[in-house]
Amino acid sequence: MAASIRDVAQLAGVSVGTVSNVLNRPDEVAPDTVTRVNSAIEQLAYVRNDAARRLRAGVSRTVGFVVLDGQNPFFNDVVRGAEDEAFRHGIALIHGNTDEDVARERMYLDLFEEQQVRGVLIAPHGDVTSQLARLRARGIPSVLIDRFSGDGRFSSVSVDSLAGGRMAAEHLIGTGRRRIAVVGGPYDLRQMNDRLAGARIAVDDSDADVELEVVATEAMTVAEGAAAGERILARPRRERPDAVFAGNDLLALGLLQSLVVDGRSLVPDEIALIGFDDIPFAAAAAVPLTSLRQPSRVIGRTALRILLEESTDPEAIPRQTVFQPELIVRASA
Amino acid sequence: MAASIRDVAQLAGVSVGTVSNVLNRPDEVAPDTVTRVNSAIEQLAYVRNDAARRLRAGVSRTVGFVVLDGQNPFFNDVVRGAEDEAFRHGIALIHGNTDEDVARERMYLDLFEEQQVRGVLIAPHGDVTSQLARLRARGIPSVLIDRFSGDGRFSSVSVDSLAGGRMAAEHLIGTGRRRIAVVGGPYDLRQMNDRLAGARIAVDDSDADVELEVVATEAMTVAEGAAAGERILARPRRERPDAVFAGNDLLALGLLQSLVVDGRSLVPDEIALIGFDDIPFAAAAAVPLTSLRQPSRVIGRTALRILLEESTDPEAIPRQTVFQPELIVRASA
DNA sequence: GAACGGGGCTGAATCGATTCGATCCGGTGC
DNA sequence: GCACCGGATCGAATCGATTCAGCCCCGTTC
Repeated sequence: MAASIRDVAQLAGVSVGTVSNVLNRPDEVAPDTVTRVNSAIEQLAYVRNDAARRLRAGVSRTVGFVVLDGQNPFFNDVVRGAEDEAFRHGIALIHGNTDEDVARERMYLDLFEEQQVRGVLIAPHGDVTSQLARLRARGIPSVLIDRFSGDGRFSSVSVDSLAGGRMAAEHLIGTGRRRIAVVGGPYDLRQMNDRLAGARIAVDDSDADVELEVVATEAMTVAEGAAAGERILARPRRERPDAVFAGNDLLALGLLQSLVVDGRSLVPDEIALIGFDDIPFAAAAAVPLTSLRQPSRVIGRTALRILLEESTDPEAIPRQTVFQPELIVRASA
Repeated sequence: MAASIRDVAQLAGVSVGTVSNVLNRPDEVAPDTVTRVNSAIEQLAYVRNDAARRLRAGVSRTVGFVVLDGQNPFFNDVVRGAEDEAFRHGIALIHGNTDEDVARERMYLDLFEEQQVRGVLIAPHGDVTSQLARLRARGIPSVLIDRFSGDGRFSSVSVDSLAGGRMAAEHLIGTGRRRIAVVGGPYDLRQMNDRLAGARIAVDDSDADVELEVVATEAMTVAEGAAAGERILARPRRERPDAVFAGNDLLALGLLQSLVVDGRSLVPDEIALIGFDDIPFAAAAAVPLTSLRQPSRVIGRTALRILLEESTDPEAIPRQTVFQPELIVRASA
């Protein structure tokens, strides 16, 4: 059986309370006692039992992170950012993919509640405010990622999608494009909706005579992007847009893949293409992709920091943090 | 404060022992008592305290997963497979990225030990056998992913890289290629070494007169792949290989991106290109990538299953599970 | 009707770390 | 010489769930 704090105390010839103090407040213990205890710890290969610690002290060293789309490299990067920051605080991430499944999302939140995680980061799909409120009542704060809470009851970290949509469209218009297609969907995804709205604003604000059309997809995946590309390609040439704003880079990569005629890509000459997220593969695409970069790691890191603050200070006032996307111009537009 | 089992017992008019029985062995409790207790649980919104449970019963509901390269979609898929399986057992994954940093790897293992995870899945970088042995001494089993333990002391799940390397080279030779470059590295990565060795075997076994050269990279990334491509392109045309076997798909995507002259891809006509892993982006590349598919989700799922078995039966004999890769032929070779 | 069996339930002991009031002790001040 | 102080240490109480020996009660058996 593994050594417990009692064994350490016995070997070091002190009380368990003192061992605990060495572990948690070494500066309140006489230096040579510290040394003695530490060498006992070493000898016995003692490792703190986190369950007991948590039971008594109520502090947890895990944070839960629920992500809805594990396939998207963007979320991956957000997770990485959060994980790096967590690691610096000696905290581990419990990681849950929901695959956009609301039931699964709920089950993960239940699991986190049992585990008494320190807090929850969540990119929610369904409406989870009631569950989050319940967690908060138990002292478990949460931070929304890439989403707002309707009523501002929870902190959030996200990127200004409206601005991003506008920047994308402005760039396309500024480089002479006049028939813009926005590809994405479903539009009950808030982010997508905002990106479209932003593009609309840019078009409306422009002096030029710009048309904007919407090509709806059922999901934000490479396959859906390719399918949308096929549909565009099927049109007579003059009816095709001269620019496409894809709702995210996965869509854009799919589009890029399909917008090829006789082995030649239509991008960027006949059709400019711009994506969103700037995932690592965007730069590595056949035609390097112009995209709106989200500071994904920073988002994750920031969310985790806010979460830790709130878990320390339960009175903290929820705040909405919004980052600006950055236009990364490459070959595709 | 959140309700405890004592509160539930009081409200239901039974003892705490009975509540615990309802929770853990409902069939040993009279049906109407079960109902009464359950409604008390409902009323109080009682949630089990996992820390207390674990302290007393010693059972854990988390599994640790240490991955060395979170950027590679392949590992992502492995994680997903493991996570799906874990979820079915009501277990959550604690997820640690080491970024090929040995110190970080060690720290995660320490953290897992404190948390008394049920077991550890690990795609190790450094030599961790001593730490894993120590965990095992504490009753925490581990399963290696994509690696063997030198002495067969731990179970492992991996793909036959040697066979994969051979299949890749055989395919290239079979389609008439005679000057094959293997791109990858560093070669102290066991997997990469095996893939190269497999390719060598295929070349040696071939009746045709085939040359094989090694183009070394410092890492298995898109950027390194692109750099290797530049180097190949810099050669006079007749000295270029007519086929490239990339150590993984990230390298292959980088190569694909750089092997372009005058806006025309050399792939597949002048240079056939084959990758390894068959990540989701492989099919979506400019020239859809021929690759050796690893059953990544199955790997993750299998590893988790073995881990759970071993955590249940400490006497279980370690076993090495090896999957065969599958050649997926697309346009690039 | 006494002995027996067993289902259903009780409640105290337990897991291991933390916490905090109590205790000890050497030094200081008067 | 005595009271007092404060740093260092002690050790009992505690967190909440699980476990198990033991009790109660009712039906069965002979």
